[in-house]
Amino acid sequence: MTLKFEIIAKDSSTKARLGRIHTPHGSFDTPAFMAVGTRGSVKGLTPDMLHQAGCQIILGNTYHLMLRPGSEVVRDLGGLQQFSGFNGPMLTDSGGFQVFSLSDLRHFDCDHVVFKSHIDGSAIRLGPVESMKIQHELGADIAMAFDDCPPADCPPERLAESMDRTIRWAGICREEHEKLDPENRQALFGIVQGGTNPDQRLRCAESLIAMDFDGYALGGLAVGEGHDRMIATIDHAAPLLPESRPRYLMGVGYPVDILEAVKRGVDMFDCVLPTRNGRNALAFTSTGPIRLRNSQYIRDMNPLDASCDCMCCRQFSRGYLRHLFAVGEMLGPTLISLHNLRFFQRWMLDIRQAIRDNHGSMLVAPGSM
RNA sequence: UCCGCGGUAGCUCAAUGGUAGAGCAAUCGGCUGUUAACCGAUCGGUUGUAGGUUCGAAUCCUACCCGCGGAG
Repeated sequence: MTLKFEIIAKDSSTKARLGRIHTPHGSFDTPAFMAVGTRGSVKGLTPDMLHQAGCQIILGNTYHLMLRPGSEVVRDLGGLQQFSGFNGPMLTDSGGFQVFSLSDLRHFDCDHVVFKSHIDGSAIRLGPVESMKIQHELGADIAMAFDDCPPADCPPERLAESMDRTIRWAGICREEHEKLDPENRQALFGIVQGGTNPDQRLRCAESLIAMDFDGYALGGLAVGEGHDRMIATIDHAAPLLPESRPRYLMGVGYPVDILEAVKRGVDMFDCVLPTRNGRNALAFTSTGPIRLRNSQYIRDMNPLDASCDCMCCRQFSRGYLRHLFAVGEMLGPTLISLHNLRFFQRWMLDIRQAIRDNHGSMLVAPGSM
């Protein structure tokens, strides 16, 4: 076992737990928020900035990196950490979500998905075997099983079919991972699907637990089902997963979503929200979102968030930040991405402190978001 | 002074006799395992001015105003 999950404290009034995960490239605290570095880069930010923001672990993506530069190139350049210059734990997503989100012109072919590359239109054939090989070459600390992510409100028959596929693929991933990685340097997480259907979630969770993964993810949420149904699904599904293994809610989310999931026993999160919204001029702050394009900030000399300790808030006025977006200067997206990541990491610090203090139920998401 | 070209949204320009449009700018909104420094909405016009021809004119005619180029 190359990944060690240490539970340090539990909150008595919720299911929240405080922990630490140890990997070959270092450790990170849980509950954890992972910045998304799809193509081997968290857009606009250097590894130094990521460390400044408090990011302990970041993501890469199988699909994007297999297209460019190719997993063999990443391997030959020393693996994802050395390639990207991020000195810390990393996780690669399996490409399952891209199959879902790039769903135009795709079809299933035995245990593969065939779809068109968004770059040159060429046919891409991806399945659990390929995903495991690619993720092994990328060499992140944690690899994810290749899953089939059904859309929100998937009809019952199609959902059941999708679950069969996810479960079967998880088994193939488990076997391939063992074969490819005899020294077991990478951890492998399984992904529980099932939409908002409790029976399917249960069936998928039980099947994957029997395969003994290093951690378990909840996938297929925040895909349009709505906040309440998402929380209800987490409420049901998270406790199905083994206490001793990390639980990862994929693709989530807003600070309030993270809080509600932590209270239900989730340990890891990732989301593009801080970086994508940061590039698009939306800053998360302790008093609510600030849309920096808005004209009301033209002459605003206040810092973005007086309670924030990031470089952006210590040195620049809202008026200047607005100016950067108004004229399209690349520093704008960089600074707000940095700020938003710092905001999310400070939120995770607050969450972890509350669990340590056994005050988990008292937490309120900052800025009502 | 003459000749030519032009004047349409804040800017750059479409529309050649038949419902004046686009891009950018401006204003606002959206973004949840990144096809996204992206996407969407809104705002925006007495078509240089004044006449005329026509059922109908940004479009054709006349005069004038302004700009650019050329000639002298």
